[in-house]
Amino acid sequence: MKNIPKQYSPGKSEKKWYKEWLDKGYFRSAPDDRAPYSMVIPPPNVTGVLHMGHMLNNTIQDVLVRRARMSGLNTCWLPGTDHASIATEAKVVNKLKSEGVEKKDISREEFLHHAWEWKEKHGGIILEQLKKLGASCDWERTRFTMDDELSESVIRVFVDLYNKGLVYRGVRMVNWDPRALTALSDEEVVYREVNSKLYYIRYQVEGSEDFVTIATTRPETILGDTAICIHPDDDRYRQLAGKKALVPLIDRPVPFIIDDYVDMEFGTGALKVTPAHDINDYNLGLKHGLESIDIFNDDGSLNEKAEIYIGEDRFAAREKITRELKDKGHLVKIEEITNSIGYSERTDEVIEPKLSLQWFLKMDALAKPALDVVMDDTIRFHPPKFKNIYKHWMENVRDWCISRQLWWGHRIPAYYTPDGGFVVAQNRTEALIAAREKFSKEIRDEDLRQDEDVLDTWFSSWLWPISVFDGINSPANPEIKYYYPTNDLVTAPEILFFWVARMIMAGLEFRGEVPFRNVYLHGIVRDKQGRKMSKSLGNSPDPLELIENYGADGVRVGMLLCSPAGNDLLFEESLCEQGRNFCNKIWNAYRLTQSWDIDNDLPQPAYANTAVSWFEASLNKTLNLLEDHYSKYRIADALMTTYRLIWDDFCSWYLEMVKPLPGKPIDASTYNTTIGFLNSLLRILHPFMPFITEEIFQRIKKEGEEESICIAGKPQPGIYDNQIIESFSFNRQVIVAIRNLRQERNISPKEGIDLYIKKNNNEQPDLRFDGIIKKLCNINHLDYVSQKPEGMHSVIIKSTELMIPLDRHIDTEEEIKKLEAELKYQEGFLKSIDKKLSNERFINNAPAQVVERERKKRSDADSRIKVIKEQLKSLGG
RNA sequence: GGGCGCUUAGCUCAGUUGGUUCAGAGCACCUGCCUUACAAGCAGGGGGUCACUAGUUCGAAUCUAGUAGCGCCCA
Repeated sequence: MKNIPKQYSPGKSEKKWYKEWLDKGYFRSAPDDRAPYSMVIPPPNVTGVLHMGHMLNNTIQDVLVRRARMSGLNTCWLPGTDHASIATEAKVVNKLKSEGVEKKDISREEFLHHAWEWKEKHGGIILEQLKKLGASCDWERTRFTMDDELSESVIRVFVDLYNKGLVYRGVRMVNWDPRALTALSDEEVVYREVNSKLYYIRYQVEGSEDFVTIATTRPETILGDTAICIHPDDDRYRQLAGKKALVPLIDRPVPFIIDDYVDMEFGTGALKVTPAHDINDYNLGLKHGLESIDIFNDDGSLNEKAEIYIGEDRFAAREKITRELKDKGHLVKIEEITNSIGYSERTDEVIEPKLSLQWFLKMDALAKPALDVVMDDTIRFHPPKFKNIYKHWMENVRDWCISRQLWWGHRIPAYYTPDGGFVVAQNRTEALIAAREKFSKEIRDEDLRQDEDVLDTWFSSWLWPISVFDGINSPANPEIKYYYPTNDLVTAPEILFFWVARMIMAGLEFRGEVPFRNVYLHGIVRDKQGRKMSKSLGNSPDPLELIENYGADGVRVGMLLCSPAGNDLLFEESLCEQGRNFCNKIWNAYRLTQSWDIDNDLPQPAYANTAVSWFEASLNKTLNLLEDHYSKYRIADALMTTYRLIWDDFCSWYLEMVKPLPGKPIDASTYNTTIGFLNSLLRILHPFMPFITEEIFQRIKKEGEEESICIAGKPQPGIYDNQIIESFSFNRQVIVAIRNLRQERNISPKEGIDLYIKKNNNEQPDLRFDGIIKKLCNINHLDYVSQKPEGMHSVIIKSTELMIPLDRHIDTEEEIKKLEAELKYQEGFLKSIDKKLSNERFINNAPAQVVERERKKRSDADSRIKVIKEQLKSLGG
């Protein structure tokens, strides 16, 4: 076997070929005359490590990119990372804390120095890991959202939007994360159903001995109450209008207000109103001109406005207040309820609604066109079901809170004068000019104080497809003109709004053009029980370990096999095993061809000629199917189609057909054609399994062929002979039937037998397949007969009788039973067709084609019944 | 609470405009094989009332309505 090992070992090939690809610069891209295919990576967190979701995400991207590259397009897959403001800052804060340094004790400059140090040390590990997977990114273009060019873009965009009146600063109720000490956007809050308690608390009506009971899930917030709200139609409380209630424990009087906002059915029908700590109460407060009393510090502890329990954490305060309310007779009862609580996506801390001065981006004007381009399919979502979800969000979008009380990120370019005015400008110099113009010529540089906050990370990511080509700073540069819009975006539905929607807005706003044409949305990688894979659950395999065990190609196949677009995928390691096994199958197909002795003088046998004609047709048919799958972004289907083409058609059938008998040589023509087929199959497979295909390609490629399969052309689908495909399909049934017969009758595959074929119903044999039948079924003599000879065992395919002589005992009764069952089925089938055909409305309404098909079915069934009956007769049944 | 979607073999899923002997694939399972490429393999096989009910139609896994269960998004 020319020393080719029995098993493919991926490790060496992967290292060798990836290095070769980089050295030769196959993944490099620069604008030229060819059509571009561009794609930007969804930038992972710079300090993150590779997890299964990245594996899936990047495998799909690599498949698309490699296929595009093989289609002759100038492909640019641009990699990079984002700075992940909250996550990274949290890591740096923790690291400093472990060294005994508190963030509040060091300056912004010092902190950022540490953060950059951290980024330099841990940043980009994830990109190195992607290389192990085979990702064919243009690595020289790697970008980071805080690179100079990209940062400049972010600031430029902020200034621009401010000047257009879309960015504004205002006091709003925001989602406050008391651990990260920052505001969050609505999208960064995750709601969960949790078991809570509903506390019934009675307030004394001022100047009386009456009490009114309210229900709340947050008793600690009574300290911030500024009203009690009751429904105008509620007879129970009507007499309270105009009076005041005393907040328990602190005896602060608050008015009763009347509003039909209150749900009379919920709790007691009386609602405590705390405008500073609940969005609905806030709106109610605005309507009724109520005071807002903010009782919390930024870290969630009570402040002096609360009057009592100052400095206690909000949850500790809840316990203590509950106890005191109980002791003083204010607590009526406690009920168990489930309600929905918002948590910070990043820190998992319970979100505190908080009134706060923040920067916002108006969304209405941006959302409208971004919705339109998706609804009219300028941008296509795969699968399209996400259009609905997108629509719903875009129609209900609210202004985007873009400021974060953090240091790691793009600092907001707003500069304040000592008396509280501000200007927004690209940099300090321009800010000074603007401030002098706007306020006073006397303003000096040192008078200006820049806003302390940074921008939401997504406020830089939303520019990614533009800023990586410097299209914001330099809108007419050749790169952005060539690569933008990008072709495809591959991401998870989780960030449809965070990122995809906003990129579309930014693209339209700053380039007047969509950022990409297609969005492929893949599912979340879950474990077999459907749980999301996570570090804390410990149910996620280590991707690099998987690659180590199964090879990158095997893991890629494993991921894709279970990943129909848009569905979550239940991952298990055995899928990688299947991928690895597939590698081995291909390897051994290659190995088989290398074991043959080639005889240049040998003419091509008839059976090989037929085999070649058939496989060529089959290959082309599959290539057409693959085009269809790819055009619909059905990547898993494309892989499975390829898998079956190689495993079933090529290995199980074609190679078995053409394989020379042991010790015999193969003719040169068949050999060369076979290698040609293998070559085509490798090219089809390359996007899925880049390494093994390169390894084998290098071994079989002819002189003058492309130097790497990466840049080799993909096989083009051609017209094909459908007749031979159908003929094969029939003859395959013949072969399977005979094999089955042998197995049932315990005839060893090694034992040569004779085969007689009786054609009925004017069927014509396709003699081209006789040689193949003989070869694959180990037939000594094959004869066509018009009468069934004596002592035969037979089986029927369509209306064709296959007979093999049997000198051993035939179980006549068993045979008759089988035939009768078959007869019964066929007669029932015939009856149903007859019913159809005798129905006038069917004949009149159904398309002629369908009616014709039914007639054909009828005549087939008819003749088959005849054959069965004859057989039964000959058996004496 | 509002919106969207799903339910097909033991598992994960295809099934395009309603029409082929249309009920399919991969995996898993069962049987027989270490047959000179591959036991990480070969050959063969058994599995489904297409969630349920009613309707439209000559004809329904496919269209409509309702019911049940599940999931997702938003508040």
